[in-house]
Amino acid sequence: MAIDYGEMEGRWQRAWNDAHVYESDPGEKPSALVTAAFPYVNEPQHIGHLRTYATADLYARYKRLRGFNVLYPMGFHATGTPILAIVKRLRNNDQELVNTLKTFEIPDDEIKKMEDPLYCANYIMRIDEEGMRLAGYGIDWRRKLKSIEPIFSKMVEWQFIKLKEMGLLKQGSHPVGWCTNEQNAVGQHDTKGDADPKIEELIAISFKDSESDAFFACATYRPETIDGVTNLFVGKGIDYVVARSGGKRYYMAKEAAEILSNQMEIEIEGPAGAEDLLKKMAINPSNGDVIPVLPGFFVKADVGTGIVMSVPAHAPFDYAALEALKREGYPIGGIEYRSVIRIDRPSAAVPPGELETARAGDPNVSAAAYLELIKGDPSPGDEVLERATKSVYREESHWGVMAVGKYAGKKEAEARGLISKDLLDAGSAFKMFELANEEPVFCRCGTRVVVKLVVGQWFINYGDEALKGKVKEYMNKMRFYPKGGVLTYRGVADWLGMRPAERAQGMGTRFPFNPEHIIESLSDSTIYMTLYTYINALRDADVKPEQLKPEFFDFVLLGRGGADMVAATTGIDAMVVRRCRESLEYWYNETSRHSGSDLIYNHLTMHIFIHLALFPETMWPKQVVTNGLVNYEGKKMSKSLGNIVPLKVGIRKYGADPLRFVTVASADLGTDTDFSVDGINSVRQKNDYLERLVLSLPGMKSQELSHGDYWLYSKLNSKIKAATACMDEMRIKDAYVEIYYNSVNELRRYMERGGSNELVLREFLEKIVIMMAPVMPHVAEELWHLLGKSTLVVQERWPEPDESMINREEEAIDDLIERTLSDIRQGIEMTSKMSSGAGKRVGRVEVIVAEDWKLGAYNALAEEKEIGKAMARPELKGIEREKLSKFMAQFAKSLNTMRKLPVISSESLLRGFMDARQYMAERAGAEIVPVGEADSRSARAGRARPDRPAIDIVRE
RNA sequence: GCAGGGAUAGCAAAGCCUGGUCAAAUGCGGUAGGUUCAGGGCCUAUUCCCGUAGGGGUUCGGGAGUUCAAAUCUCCCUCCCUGCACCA
Repeated sequence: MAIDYGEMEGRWQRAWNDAHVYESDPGEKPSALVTAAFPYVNEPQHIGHLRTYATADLYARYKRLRGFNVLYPMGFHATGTPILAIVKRLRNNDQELVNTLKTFEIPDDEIKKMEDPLYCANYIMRIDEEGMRLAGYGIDWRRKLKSIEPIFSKMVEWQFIKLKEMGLLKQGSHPVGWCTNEQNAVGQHDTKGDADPKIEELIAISFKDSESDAFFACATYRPETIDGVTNLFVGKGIDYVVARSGGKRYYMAKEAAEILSNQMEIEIEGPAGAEDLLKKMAINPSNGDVIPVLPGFFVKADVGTGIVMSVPAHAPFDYAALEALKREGYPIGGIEYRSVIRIDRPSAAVPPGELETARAGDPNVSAAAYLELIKGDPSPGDEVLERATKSVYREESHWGVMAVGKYAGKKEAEARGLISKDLLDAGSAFKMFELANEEPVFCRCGTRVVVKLVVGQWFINYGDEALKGKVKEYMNKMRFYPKGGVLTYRGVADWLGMRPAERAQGMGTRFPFNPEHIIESLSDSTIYMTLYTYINALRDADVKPEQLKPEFFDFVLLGRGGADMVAATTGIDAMVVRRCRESLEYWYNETSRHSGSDLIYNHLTMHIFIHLALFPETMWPKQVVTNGLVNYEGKKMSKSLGNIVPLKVGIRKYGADPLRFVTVASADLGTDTDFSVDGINSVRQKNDYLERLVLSLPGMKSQELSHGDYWLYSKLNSKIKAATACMDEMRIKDAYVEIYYNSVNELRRYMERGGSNELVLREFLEKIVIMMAPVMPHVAEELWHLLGKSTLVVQERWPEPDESMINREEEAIDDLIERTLSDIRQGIEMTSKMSSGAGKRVGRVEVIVAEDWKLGAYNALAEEKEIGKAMARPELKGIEREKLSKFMAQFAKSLNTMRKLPVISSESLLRGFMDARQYMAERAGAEIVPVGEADSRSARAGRARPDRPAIDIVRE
């Protein structure tokens, strides 16, 4: 017989609903508000999502069992661009996406309808909610909210008004990937092949035309090489222009000027042919050198400015181009390659002799070697030069020291910043941005992505010193699980700076200070947990969104003003206003925030910042719990592997409880868990075993307690103690190894030993069933009722350990039985190979328990670590000296590793062995005869030790 | 590049903070046996090497050190993974 999870789980879910178990309202008990980061609805949930929500659910259920009034609410996130992206792909009939949706069992006609963003969001929300209900989360669904509903928007608007008042909103400029066709910022989600546009800052250095007021603008990543510049390069077939910017006139490629116009004010004055430029001379702003302008084969119109400053000593491309010109006989004047950086590093890094055999791409080779390498190749291809350039760059950035100029002796990496600053300060350079991706990046619409400098953009300033300091200090007081997370959060807090607060596209709340834009969707979800506490009150009273004026939130969230005043300005009933405030105060006391660990780097840390900025200390986050991912049979779940298991499918196939157990309780919180069918089956088998055991209880009798019964009691109570400690620290795996795996093993062991005391078993089962409830609530409920209970287990009390029943002695006796058993087995095996034993059957095995004085002697030795001192101990006074010293002598070698043994009388040890006789006999395949040392006539009796009875294998 | 995490037996994975009870939990896989066992499952034993009785030897990425004692502490090295911003 096996449990039918679908039927059983549905039955208990209905029972909980009927009893309104999870609908929580303020009351007398202490509160606990458990929230998990609400799911984003651009794709239905899979079993990976289950981990976060089931972990939060486990915590909520645990707190409830511990006597708290628990609220676990849920919402859905739909603001921002991802839903629009989905819709756009659906409209383009993107087959890959359609297939993905089909694996989530979405029918064709629904997929068609999902081309409407709102429909799409709502539809996925519905699937998610169904899945979450089937998973059996104890959610108060009355409080469900969506980030795209008007009440939510009103709260977010208030939040931003407050942030602005506090000076935490700042306007500034910021470079973004940009599609000139769609006139929109593009992130990773918006590009072909999901390429992440990598934006890098570089500077363009101005070399004055020796004969006019115009400048050659040369973009470079390595301004520190300026003293090594020998010439400039332009591209032969490229259209150049004279562009005016900031009152200066620059030569640059026409295409480059157009791209740059996204970053700065640029006005194109007129064309300037490459041929004309080639006749000019330029002046190096650093050292006044007058240098020629030459044609460079590698110069591109759309990279940088389309003009390159040539540093042949340090740039393989420049070197190769000059060498090529030399070969062609192009007049290049008396150019000398000038090295301005020397490599300075421990000699160990490159063993001598390797330079000759070095190949491009080998990171252990100095920059010079690359130039040598290229010299040997009259016309190296772009790929070789590219690799050489990278290696030189890496090598010199790491080990390079300036050899000449103002900063001679400084590390190159440092000099780069200083020289850059000098040039900028002197007006000899300007900053620009460029995409640093290896391959060009294209928008999904097909347009090449460029960098745009967005100006007047609003940011949330997480870099605000006062706030940052406050956050970092407070983080020390917060509880982070897994433990030790504080350091990570503090690091993130340090690193957070300006964060965009608005976006041109997407669903969501209008940005109050620029209604053309919407509030960026990470920023709009930092305080919504507060809304759960009173949203049902607003709905019950049918409050209209437009009534939710700032005064309402000022009062409810901050306690400013009064209910009557709010009622007067908003028209909301004062009773309702008061109820909202009271509800918030009640629930927002003790909170726990849950999510996947990926959100540490944004949402979780941001929510701490915003809470501290806006709210009084009583409302600050108390606890944050993060969990790792879920793998599928050892591999990452991904679309490309096609191994994503949709939540609803997983529940149907495996049962919600086994799935919950495997994903949340089978690995530590911070590490990835592995979903495997084997794991599921193992849990199901154990559940079936427990069910069978519960059903077999009525046939048993209650009788006098044996060693085994005391042992099981002891295990139960030490288990409760250990598991409670684990749960309090969110060591979920450790807790359930105790509560579940170990219990099943202990029960099996108890039964194998012939344990049959119904009272003892019943108590054991009742208590572990309660403790199982947080992770497998349905199974726990089922077993609870099979145990004859009529209450709901999810509303029971977590068991308290009965310390008096924890009996180290009984547990130690049991360990000794197991150890002795394995010794006996080994002994039988070994003796059967001995000539004296070969061929003869084992008749019986005498287990000889050491006399009591030996234990005293052993423990004395363990404490003193010295035979002489131990012998002198007063408690060993009455023992015959010779016997004592002989006994102690055998431990001479291992004195340091001896540890005190629990005090067990030889009498109770013997009783333990007597109780286990039959069990041991079955396992050993021989009769077991326990006997006291004094009563044994065996020659081996003297070998009996307190930590190890003597064994005599008697053959016949 | 910067920051963080990691390397444990055939594989996966605990232990490391708080050194000794660690030849090292647990699961998978392997091997042997059992179960009136179709298959699968389940149960038992075993799974670093040696060993004619509970013993010994060598192990926890590599190297050095601290200590009576190191998988666990310190230093160095090698290799691997994750994140790096306007994106939820």
